[in-house]
Amino acid sequence: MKNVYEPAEIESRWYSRWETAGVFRPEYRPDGEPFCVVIPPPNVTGSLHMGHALNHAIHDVIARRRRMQGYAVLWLPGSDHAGIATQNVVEKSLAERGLNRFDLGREAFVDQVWEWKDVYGSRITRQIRRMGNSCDWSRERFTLDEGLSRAVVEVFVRLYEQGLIYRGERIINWCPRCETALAEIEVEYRDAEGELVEIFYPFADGGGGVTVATTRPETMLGDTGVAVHPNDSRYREAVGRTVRLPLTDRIVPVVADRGVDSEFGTGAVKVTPAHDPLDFEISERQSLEKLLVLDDRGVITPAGGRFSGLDRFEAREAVIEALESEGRLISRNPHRHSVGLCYRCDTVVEPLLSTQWFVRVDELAGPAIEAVVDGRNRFVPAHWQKSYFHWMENLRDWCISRQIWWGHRIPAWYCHADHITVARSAPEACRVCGAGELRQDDDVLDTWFSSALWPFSTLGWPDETEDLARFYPNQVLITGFDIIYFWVARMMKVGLRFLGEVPFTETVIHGLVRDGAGRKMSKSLGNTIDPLEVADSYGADPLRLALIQAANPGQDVPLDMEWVEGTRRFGNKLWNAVRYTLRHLPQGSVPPRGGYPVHPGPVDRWVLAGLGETTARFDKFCDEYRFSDAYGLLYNFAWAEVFDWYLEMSKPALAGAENAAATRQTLGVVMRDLLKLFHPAIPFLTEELWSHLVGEGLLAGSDWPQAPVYEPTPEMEDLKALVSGVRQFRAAQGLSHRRSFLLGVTGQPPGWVETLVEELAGVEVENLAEAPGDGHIHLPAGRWEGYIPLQGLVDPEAERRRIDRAIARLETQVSRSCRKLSNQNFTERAPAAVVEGERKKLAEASGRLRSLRSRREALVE
RNA sequence: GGGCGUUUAGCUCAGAUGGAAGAGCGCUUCCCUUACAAGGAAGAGGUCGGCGGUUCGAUUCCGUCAACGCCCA
Repeated sequence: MKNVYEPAEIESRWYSRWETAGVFRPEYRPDGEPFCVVIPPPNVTGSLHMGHALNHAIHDVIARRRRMQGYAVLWLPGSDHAGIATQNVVEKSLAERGLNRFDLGREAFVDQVWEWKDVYGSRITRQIRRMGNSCDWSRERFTLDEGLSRAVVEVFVRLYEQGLIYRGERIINWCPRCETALAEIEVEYRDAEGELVEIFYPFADGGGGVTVATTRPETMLGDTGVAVHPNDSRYREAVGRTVRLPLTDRIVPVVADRGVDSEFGTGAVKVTPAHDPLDFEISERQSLEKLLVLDDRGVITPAGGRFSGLDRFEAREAVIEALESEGRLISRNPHRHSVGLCYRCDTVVEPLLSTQWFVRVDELAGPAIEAVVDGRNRFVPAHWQKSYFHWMENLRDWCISRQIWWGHRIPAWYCHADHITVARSAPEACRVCGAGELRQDDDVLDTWFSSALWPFSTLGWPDETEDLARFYPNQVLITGFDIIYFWVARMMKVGLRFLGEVPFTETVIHGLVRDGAGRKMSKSLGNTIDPLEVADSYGADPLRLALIQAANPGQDVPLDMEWVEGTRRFGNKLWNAVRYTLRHLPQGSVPPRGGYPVHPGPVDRWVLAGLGETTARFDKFCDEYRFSDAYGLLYNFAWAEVFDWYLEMSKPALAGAENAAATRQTLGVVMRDLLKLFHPAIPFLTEELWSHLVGEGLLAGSDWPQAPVYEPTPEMEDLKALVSGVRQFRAAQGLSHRRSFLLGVTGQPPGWVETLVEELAGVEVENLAEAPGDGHIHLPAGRWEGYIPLQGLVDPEAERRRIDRAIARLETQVSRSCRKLSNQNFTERAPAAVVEGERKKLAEASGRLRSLRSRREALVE
């Protein structure tokens, strides 16, 4: 073994070994209880970012630990087809050749996307492997593959037959760049500087008019009415009259509608039913005409008269200018308002009247809410269920049709009379009128529609496969809080509807990865960190451990390269600890399980007891999904207890003859169990070390350690106090560790304590029957007391400073305790144990104080 | 405007059914001691966001205010 840990070399070695051995398949544990998680399918166009790395690291810790615990673990990987994003990528490459998708036609274009997918679509799955994730690749799925497509059609048809999917004309969010409808949650709102424009609409019969306010003046071309609130006394006279629209000269009515906000602008609003959701509702109530003046690309239609052909933003300026020249522009003022942007391409979204397919969600939401209320699904941390409820209770119908070609084509056909026939495969004839020559709907479904099916479509549904029976419901779903709405809520709805059971019993929510300063990682800020680059320069393992340790439940995850350097240093430490171990016992001599010594010496017993307690606490943290705490605890035990103390203490034992065998055995099993416990977080490194230390089978396929139970060794704390006392003295006096001196110890310490103190503190221990007189430094250590003769060793000034500091500390302690104990309220009302404890503390502290004071006087001489 | 969350060491974060504040990183000093200088030893550093209340006792519970962040309208 080299004397430094080199991640790159190790990490290239193990993944194929694991896969070849079939460790990642549930069949590896044929008798195990099933345990299934599905990956949140990454976008097939994507490449791995830090958010994936975090999400997958958590998955892998869970999956690997469960596997070692004997479960038949299935971590099912795959990706989604990301309709809009993928289509965008291919269209962009076409555009470079001066082509668009219509030049190719639907079939050729889709073929082209598949070709692209075949070449580039595996990039992200390779990257997932590079990070060491233990997915069962033999079951990899893609939302557009044959089986999943069948599931999509099946769900669509059934929901349609149950009346939960319908086609209708509604105001939807339209992206003029992608030229497709979007769902509500695919629109991101951002504040932007705009203008509030006031326009005067004169009454058609003369004599005044009303002034309306708008941030989108170009839409006035599509106005079909003016509305005021019924209680607004300012406009009482106006209601029922008509106004003449400037620029178009259309005559439209003034109506009273409760949907108007009297506080906004002038209290009178223009009504553009085809281009505004609120106006659409008003028009439905007031029977106003709906006039489309913007087309799919955001260009004014011929209905916009002389503005026809202008882009919406050009039209805005042109309309304002025209209004001004006609004297109808009352004012224009800067106005901050929120603007909806397409979440894929950041284009300003246009509300547009359009015929689309929708899922009626209220009926689906009920059971999905119930399931969380009654605990069939549990959120971790629990408070996220509030967001889930809030979302579920305020749902609007989900627009699922997209005007693109890459995706699941909607299984609906139309005859020449536009009757709808929804079917699992192309129907011969119209179900309504029997006509032939049907044409299929051109649109495809929202990608999230197929993602909603992921927990069961990947397992073979609608077929009743063995996997489905075994692995549905999944155990746990792990995802970021930002897609509770997009994904978790929808999986719950569809899963309950079609399988009658929750898709997973626990929903674990983690935060976003941020930079070291707590800022969101973004390309524009330039603070993104590429996980693959980190893996290449520091190792995937250190990155994983850093992410796991930083990820407190429900908190965002700050990541700085310094954290990763820290975990790499830990890797080096672990590496060298195993190297040390192997120096003292033959390679491969540690059994893969058990082998704890029956009669350990006191030091061995101490570390074994610590291992047992740490294992138990670690497991409890993991069961609560508190992996940060779990690995923080383990890291600390490994470094502060095992490496800093036990390894040092094992040195004299291994050199001696008496306890050497038990110590060798202890050292072996402790290091082996550390490897096991660390394995879920840092699989490559631990597997490599296992191959040296145990050399039998694969660690990834081994079993989880049982926490050994040993009596603790009570003398240990005092022993450490004695050693630390000497070290402090050395540091204060600037004495080299090489300089040995005499340490008197009272209390008759056993031989093994004497040996260890001598070894670790670099002193010569002399047993004292009683405390010596003046001229010694006193080291309190519980059952023992240490005394260092002063002569020749000490700079009295330094020692006096040390004593003074200790005296000051003790004085505040004593006075605080005194104050407490002299308070009758405290002694009478506080629990007896607390009061007793306080008395003991006081006695101890004042005893120490007395002895220090006398020693200080002795120093002054 | 409504909801949720956060506020503890220079930085990033833990923590306790209320009884003398923790980790990692950073910082200071000393040390190349054959597992490891990617290391070891020692140390400095905190009125636990402000104000009230409950209590013998509050950083912890309650109220209120403030700052920051996220989601929804």
